[in-house]
Amino acid sequence: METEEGPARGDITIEAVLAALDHPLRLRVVRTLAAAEELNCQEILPDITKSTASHHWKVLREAGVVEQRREGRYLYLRLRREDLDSRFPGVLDAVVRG
Amino acid sequence: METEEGPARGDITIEAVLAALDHPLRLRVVRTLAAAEELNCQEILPDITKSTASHHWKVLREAGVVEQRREGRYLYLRLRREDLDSRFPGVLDAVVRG
DNA sequence: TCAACTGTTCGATTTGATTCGAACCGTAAC
DNA sequence: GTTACGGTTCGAATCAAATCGAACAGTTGA
Repeated sequence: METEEGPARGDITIEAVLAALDHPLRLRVVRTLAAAEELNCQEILPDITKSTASHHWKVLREAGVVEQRREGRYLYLRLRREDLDSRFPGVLDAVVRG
Repeated sequence: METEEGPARGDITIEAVLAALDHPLRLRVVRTLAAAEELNCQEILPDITKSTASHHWKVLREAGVVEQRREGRYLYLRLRREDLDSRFPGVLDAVVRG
């Protein structure tokens, strides 16, 4: 049931993470998820066009920042907190804290 | 003698730091500086055009990632390691380690 | 089956960053 | 003085990312 399309923990690169986080919308996604564990796509970026939002999910997924779980027609996103913390300790906290 | 044109420690934002680090050349600068304390501009990016290099110094400076010291006509760059570590612990280490 | 809903993909446009050469400024050496 | 050097600034060109609408695929419920 885990629709895991992103890199394995060991394959997450700091370059991809930095690139993923260097965008206001994606930063907002990460901060929203950090406060809420797991959320549906539309709950995260309700004001953003579907295609644009989908583009950002992809960037975050491929960078290894988020993982997704599909439940029917809904998609739930969740931070890969453990993976990120173990691989780049402090980075996620710094980003969320601001 | 400190030609400090960047933000004060408390004014360094994670957004600016992420944007500064999201570039291959600037990442290379940070990693080079991390291994060498203080370096002249041309020692860091000898193969890059002056104007391009200068552009990247500016981005790194304004983000608060590096500080500079002018000695005659030479400019020496140095990581603001203490400032970054105190403000965003773990981030610089993660970036340098890769 | 059919309509409604969630999210993806495609293609085109727009936007912003990067890049470079040329001119420039300040310093150093002669 | 002048010439050489290190770095900045300016403007234009280039290139990559973001954005959007439209068409699409899969799921749900009537």
